[in-house]
Amino acid sequence: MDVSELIDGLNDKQREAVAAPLQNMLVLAGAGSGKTRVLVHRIAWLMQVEHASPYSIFAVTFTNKAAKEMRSRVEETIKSSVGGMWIGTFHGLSHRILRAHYRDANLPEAFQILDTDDQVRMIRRLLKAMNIDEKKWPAKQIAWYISARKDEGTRPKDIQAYDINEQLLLKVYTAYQEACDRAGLVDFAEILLRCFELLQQHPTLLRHYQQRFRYMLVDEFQDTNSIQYQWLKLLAGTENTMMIVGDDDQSIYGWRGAKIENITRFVGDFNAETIRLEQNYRSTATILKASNALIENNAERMGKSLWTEGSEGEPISVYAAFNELDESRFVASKIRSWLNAGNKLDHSAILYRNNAQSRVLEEALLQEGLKYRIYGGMRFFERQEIKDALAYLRLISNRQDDAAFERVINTPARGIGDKTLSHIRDCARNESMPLWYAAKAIVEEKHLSGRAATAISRFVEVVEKLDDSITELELAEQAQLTIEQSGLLAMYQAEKGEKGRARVENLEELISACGQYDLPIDEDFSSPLQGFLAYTSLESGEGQADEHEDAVQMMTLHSAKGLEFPLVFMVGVEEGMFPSQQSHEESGRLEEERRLCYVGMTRAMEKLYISHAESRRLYGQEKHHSPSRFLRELPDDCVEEIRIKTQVSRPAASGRFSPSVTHAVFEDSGYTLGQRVLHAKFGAGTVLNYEGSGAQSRIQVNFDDVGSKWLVTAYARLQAM
DNA sequence: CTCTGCGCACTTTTT
DNA sequence: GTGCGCAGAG
Repeated sequence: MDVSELIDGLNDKQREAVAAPLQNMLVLAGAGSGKTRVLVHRIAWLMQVEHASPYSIFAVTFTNKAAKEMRSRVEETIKSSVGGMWIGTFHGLSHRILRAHYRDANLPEAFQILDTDDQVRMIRRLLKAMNIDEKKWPAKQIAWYISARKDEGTRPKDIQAYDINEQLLLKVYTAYQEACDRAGLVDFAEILLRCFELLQQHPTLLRHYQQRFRYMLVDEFQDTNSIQYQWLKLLAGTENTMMIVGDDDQSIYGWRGAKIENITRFVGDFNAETIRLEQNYRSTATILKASNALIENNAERMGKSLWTEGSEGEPISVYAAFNELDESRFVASKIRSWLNAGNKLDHSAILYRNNAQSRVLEEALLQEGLKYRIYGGMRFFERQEIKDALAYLRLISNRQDDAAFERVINTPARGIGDKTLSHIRDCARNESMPLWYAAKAIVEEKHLSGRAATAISRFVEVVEKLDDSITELELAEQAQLTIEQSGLLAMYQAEKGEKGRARVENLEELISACGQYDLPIDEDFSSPLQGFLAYTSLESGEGQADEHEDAVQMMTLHSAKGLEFPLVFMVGVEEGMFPSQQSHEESGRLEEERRLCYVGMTRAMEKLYISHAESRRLYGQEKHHSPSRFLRELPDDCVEEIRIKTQVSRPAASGRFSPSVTHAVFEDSGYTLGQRVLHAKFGAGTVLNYEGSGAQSRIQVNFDDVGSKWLVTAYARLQAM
């Protein structure tokens, strides 16, 4: 391939980054400025011009999706397979190193990954055993604390607990870590920390990796936390060069430990050159202008302003909805017209602040007959029935896995209750042995009632039998046999309703996922099962669903990062929702919310709608919110308020209401309403009341088609009749 | 031991 | 409005 092909078609700044000399570099890349393109071309450049071997390239991302995209785009560009190149997520690459050196890392060969849910359950069990009141110390909060400590590289021994609260947290942290170590389990934060310590404590190993990975590239650097930063720094050593790409304005994960400061810290620590990519290839000039204006309200910025050569485009439409139903119908009707105008649903997206908001939207889309796809929420491998099946497989692959044992010892119900279980737990704690072996010991010592003993023996037998018969089989057959023999299938088949059926289907899908799984040849797994189990923990199972159907894309603002759509709706842009209630309280959070708004707006390529509702049912309660402050921060000339235009079915003579007006139809066309429409709605309703006359008229309308129970009342100021 | 009903709490999320 | 943990009855 000709070198010029690598830089042709790039703008000056992009070219500067791609063809930069071998040195540490920060590419400050604004939204839609072609950062992935730069990373991909840089890798190709390193190979073509600097004659870098694929083995010497190490590229890190945050999500599997980003890693996958980078890999395929590199292959497309260099027109061959990425070979020995390491492209993956922080967790994926760390995990790979841990597998390869599990002994040095003090882990059993069959160590498994504990996800957030498992982690909380584990802590809950410990709290019970330690007699700690869960009301006062929610397991979730403690899990949060532990992860936060690990994210900053802090072990229990590094903590000085001054007050009783800290002391208690420390005690649980210590106990939790011991339990994990005994069971051969690592949580997500542990993967990174363990890998970091492994390299730090084994200089030969570290040197090996340092000498191999001469060229490091990191995406979305604004999202790195402390341990990730230290890990990169360690691997880079003094010889290697690193290119990081990031955007401080798109840092939206501060709440889970991401440090924007890492960008500036990198520039200092690594003596890096900075290149700014500010030309945007995605959005209209109007959308960019508004986004720039918004983000300028943040004080802590490195400074950057996006520009485009593209056209001005349409103004941003702001819609004041009466309530969330009205808002949803508005969105659905706009998408309907967009579809009817010959566009693809795929190219439209609805973005919201939290997942609970998707429900009403779904209903409106359904009513409008529009297909949709929701991203996020419960992922495939996190579903209850899937985790049950996986727990059996984990226990088969590692008898020490206490978390898996606890999960399935009595699933399906086989008569092993609390009493028997606490007996097993006591025995395990006293002898410091895994629950599995404690259970076996108890049965042999005959300390148990006949019924419980038989139940445990049956359970032990099922697992051991599966382990014996399984190893020869294909992975999918292993899974199938496990699901059947464990009794899980029967249990979920017996479950009535739509739910039960869906669960059985999911179990079947798990079997087919096993069939499709390819064991990576260059990673160190002792068996396909072990590889598959790691895969289910590290890849949450996104992409199982049918991505090919044309559908409206629905997701939270957080999960929209990195994506783009011609048509974007941001809904629920109200004080208390967005920015969220909680962000008012903590300092710095408001700026993060504003960055989130910036991220949302810059997803839009052609047209952006922003809506807010006057009134909204939240957690079963009616709430009234004012429009978000972010709306006021948008320049007037970029925004158009959508005015509901009204028709009255029997208009009063001479532009006035009269008692003879009994019915009003609100549509998307017709007359203009006053400059500030407080309440508006589509559909028809009965006029209850009116006041004033002519342009100052107000009508009160009841809409009874909304729900059987409550009537919606709309006030509208009519300008012309 | 297991099932049913009540009370509580509830951002954002990838790994 | 929903899901989950816990308490009391079967």
